[in-house]
Amino acid sequence: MNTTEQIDRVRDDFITRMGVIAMGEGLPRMSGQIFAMLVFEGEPIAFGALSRRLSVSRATISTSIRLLEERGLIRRVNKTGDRQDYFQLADDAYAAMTKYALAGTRHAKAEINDTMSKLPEDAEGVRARLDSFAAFYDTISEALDDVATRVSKPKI
Amino acid sequence: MNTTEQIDRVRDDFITRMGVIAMGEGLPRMSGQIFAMLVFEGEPIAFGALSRRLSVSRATISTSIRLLEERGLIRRVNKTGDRQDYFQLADDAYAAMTKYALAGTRHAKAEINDTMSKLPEDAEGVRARLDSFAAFYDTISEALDDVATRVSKPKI
DNA sequence: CAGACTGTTCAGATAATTCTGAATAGACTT
DNA sequence: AAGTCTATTCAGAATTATCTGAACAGTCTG
Repeated sequence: MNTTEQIDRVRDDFITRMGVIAMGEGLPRMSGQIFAMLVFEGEPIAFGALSRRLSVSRATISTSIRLLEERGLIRRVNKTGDRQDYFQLADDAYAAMTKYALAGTRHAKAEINDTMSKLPEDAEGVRARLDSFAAFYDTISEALDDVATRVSKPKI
Repeated sequence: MNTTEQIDRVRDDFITRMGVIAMGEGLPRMSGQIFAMLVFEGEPIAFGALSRRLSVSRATISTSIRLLEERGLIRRVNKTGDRQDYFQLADDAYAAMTKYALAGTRHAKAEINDTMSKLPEDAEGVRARLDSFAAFYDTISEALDDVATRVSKPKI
């Protein structure tokens, strides 16, 4: 077995695993696999190549790509002399990932706060419990915010 | 409108919202709603009451409960003189929640490391990229670990 | 301009998850 | 022991998410 074959095997395995992990994080499998492919390859990959190498229709690639773009995880680039779109990881993909999670926890906290604001004055017990719950999301949010800055590439 | 009615309304709204948030976090809606109910009420709630107030079959309660128990988010308690099982939030529910997320990020990191270990020596570019990816999960894991300890109730 | 190629959209197919009702087993009461 | 109440399990139903193929619109080439 030569080195290229070995790498191919490892890559396919990696893609499979990342698809599963993506599912665990509430992302569709295919988006996770595309992301994995881009991490692995490093250089821009063509739309058609994604469809071919992940054995999935162009329609699926299109919608999966859109999700990843919306979350700021990947970037669409052009190659002169080629009509196809190419994709690569966004520069700050990991920061974007973190920020998305952060948005989620902040939203949760906001929902809890909103609920609290609707409580009558005398519902002290409930208020205290919701407050603890909100504080939890706040702690998580703080931590994620910290991660986001640590992970961000310093702007030149 | 009296206070009790108002609280009922707020509670139902809270439960609905938390169901949606739970879904966003990869938890089934019903588990999120049960969790929300327990947060809101504070005191132990009976199995039958959950089924009734969430308008869902006992079978669904049973399986949702199991998931929440497995994750250490809730606790089953007995009330003398009542055959039903009662449920309340686990003492360290939020810490358990965090630890579950932590297990996920550590698992992801382990998968990446495992992939790296299979790479041939000369695949330097890939290795470097996977290393960054792993480092990201490591940063998140650290942050979650920190949150877990901060959120844990100090043992007496 | 005609033909080839590209990415997007969307209705419908497929697959996966979630919920239910019925069957079961255990525990308590009388 | 018979009857009641309980929670669990599981096959199938219902719902939801995901994927596909076809139709489309845009862009380039000859």
